[in-house]
Amino acid sequence: MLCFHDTDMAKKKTKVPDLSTEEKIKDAARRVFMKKGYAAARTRDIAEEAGINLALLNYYFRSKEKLFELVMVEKMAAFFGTIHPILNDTGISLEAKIASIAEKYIDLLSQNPDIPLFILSEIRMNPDQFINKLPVAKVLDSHFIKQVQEKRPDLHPSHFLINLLGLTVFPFIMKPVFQMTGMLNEKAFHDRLEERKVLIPKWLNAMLKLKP
Amino acid sequence: MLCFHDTDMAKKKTKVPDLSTEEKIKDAARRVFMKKGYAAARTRDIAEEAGINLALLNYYFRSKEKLFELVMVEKMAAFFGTIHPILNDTGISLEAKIASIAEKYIDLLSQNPDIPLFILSEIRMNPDQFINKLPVAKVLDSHFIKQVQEKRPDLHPSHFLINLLGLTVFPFIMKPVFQMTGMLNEKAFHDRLEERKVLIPKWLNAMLKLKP
DNA sequence: ACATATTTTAATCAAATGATTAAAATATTC
DNA sequence: GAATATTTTAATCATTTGATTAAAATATGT
Repeated sequence: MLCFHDTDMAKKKTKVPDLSTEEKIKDAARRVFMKKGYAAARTRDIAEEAGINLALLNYYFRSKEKLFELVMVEKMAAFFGTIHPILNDTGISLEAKIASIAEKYIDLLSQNPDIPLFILSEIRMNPDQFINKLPVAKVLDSHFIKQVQEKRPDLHPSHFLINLLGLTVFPFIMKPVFQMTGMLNEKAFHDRLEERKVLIPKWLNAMLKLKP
Repeated sequence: MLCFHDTDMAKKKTKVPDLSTEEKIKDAARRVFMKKGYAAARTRDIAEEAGINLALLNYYFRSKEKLFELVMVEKMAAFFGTIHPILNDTGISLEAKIASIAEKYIDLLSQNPDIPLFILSEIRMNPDQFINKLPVAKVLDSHFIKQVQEKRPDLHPSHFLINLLGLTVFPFIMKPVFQMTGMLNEKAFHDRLEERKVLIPKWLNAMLKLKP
């Protein structure tokens, strides 16, 4: 008889689930969903990529949507989770926050360059699914915002948040264009990114100083 | 007997094609494709949105893919066509180019806020389809790049192109997040955009001056 | 080794979806 | 107004696709 196992009752018995089927499917799902997006990804693609039968996918994860949510939650945690604690760290200066975000974010996205386009375009195409799932409330009144307001009360603080994220994330948004046109090859791209870890903090601080 | 009309042999006879069926379908296709992306858009959605029969869509445009290409070419022309002539205008200063792009691009994208995410995520999900269709070759050795190189030979000129586009386009990339979280409502968003038309040129020039 | 639980498979279903066909409706020309 | 061309429709196909079922294979506990 069929029996769907819960993630709750995990790993009883002596058997080690040795990066087994469940994780193989999740891995495959990560790759296929990230490459094609939810709509274009077929469960058969994922099954084949994982080297397993199609029924197994539904046995372990009930549905395409459930499996997708797992991947999406993971990616969103990486995307938003990286900046959140830094923005709210009351122990460091504004300059330190900026430098830290630029460096951490570039490192994270270098490993997973299409996280931003993946998340943002899924949100755009299906906004309803993400209501109450975006942890951006804490960003509005973050310590970062307070520090910016103190330094530049004449401008809306969101400008500087957008600028910091834009300068950091936008290269990855444009990466497909760079790659396809040969405008920047892989090595050149990463060289620019390393340069930007140092440059972005300088640029941001210059913007913060620049009085009207 | 069926007879597919070519766009070539357009408008013979006295009949004015008065924004008729063909354009109604194209309009609907623009809306549906832009909202859902290629994979999630169903031809039935488009037909319904256009208020016509499904068969009519295939009668006029042969296939979903052909219809999509039409829309995509249009959007890409808007997205890339706006910057291209400005970047290559040998008659104006670097500062003027920057100001012009910031203003024109913000105006264009204000009208069509999800062009960037639409185009860039379709490219990412299906790069093959866009090979040789990205007119970015002319950007590499544009007049803009030459002007930047002259002013800042110490840094790779692509940095400043990315910065200009990033500061301008990134707010639109993040718009779905802003809207859903109430971080910036529609009015606040547009207020910030108007401010950025003035601010971005100042910021860019500050970056160009900032020596290491 | 036996009984039981878990994992995997092959076969199949039902719905969705892109596309086609043949005929009806409408316009255009002479 | 008949003849011809164009536009539109309803019905239907063939494939794709997410999901299920029942049975086989494998592991696990005693």
